[in-house]
Amino acid sequence: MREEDSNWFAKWEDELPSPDELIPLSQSLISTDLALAFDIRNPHQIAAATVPPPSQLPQSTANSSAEFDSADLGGGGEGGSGGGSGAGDEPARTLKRPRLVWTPQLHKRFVDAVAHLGIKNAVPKTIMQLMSVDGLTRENVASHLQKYRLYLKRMQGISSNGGGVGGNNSPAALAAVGVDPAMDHLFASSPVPAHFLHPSRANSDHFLPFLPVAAMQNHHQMAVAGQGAHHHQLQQQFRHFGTSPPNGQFEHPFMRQSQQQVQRMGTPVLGRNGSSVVPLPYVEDLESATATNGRKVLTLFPTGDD
DNA sequence: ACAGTAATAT
DNA sequence: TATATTACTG
Repeated sequence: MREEDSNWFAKWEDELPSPDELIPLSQSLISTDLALAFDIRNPHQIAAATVPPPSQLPQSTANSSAEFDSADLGGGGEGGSGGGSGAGDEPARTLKRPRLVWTPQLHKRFVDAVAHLGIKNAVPKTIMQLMSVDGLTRENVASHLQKYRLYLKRMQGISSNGGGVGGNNSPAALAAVGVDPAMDHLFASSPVPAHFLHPSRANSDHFLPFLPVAAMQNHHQMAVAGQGAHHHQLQQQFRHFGTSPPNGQFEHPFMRQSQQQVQRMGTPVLGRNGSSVVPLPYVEDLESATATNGRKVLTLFPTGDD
């Protein structure tokens, strides 16, 4: 019936921002709530567009211009005791940043960072710096690291018990020995460097098969999942921010660093132990999220390549 | 101020 | 379920 149904894609595509205009979803530069406060409510020129998932989403039927409620990110409750409306003050306080989705790509980068640092120096802050994924917080990394370490411990136990493991851990092999099935799928998606399993020798840096910085032309984006409504409407949404935050620190998405490290890729960053930390170059693009649950997934698309 | 851990919350 | 948050210790 509606022609719109047939050319919604064209329209949508037309309005896509160019890569240069793309601004990372996350707001690592500003204190989280501050950041959210600003750009989230910037209905000025950019409203998020609802994007019916290309191939999936059996949902069907008319999802007219419904768009998601304004809630999305700010989902929580503002509330407001009276104030709120003012705009400007500090609604930020209660805003939550969306949950990070650890895609295999993102996890790989995490593993690479840990491998590069060596177990000894692989602490959340440093890992975060090395990864240089915008919007990634220390707590994101800390939480992930905690789980990952548990995973490694299980792996160690198995390897000492079950037999030879030496950098050869296929998911199947792990499943065979009975590695616990929780998030191991994610963790098994990237090979565990051998020295992770050997407590004996710590080390400093290792050679890694990274490509030259020249090869990193890709955006990296984070995938986040909204935790607001728990409808089982599987929806993918496209969101970007049209203007720079008050701090005006945003540059190209892939160039973005944290505020404290105002320099370009490849320039060393001072670590806390005095060692310099140079962000890892990007080899493969970080992929957009796979919406597994019935959750909404906000995602930024990497390129207009295709 | 940060790191680590376990427990708990969403 | 996966991730976030909290409470606590070092």
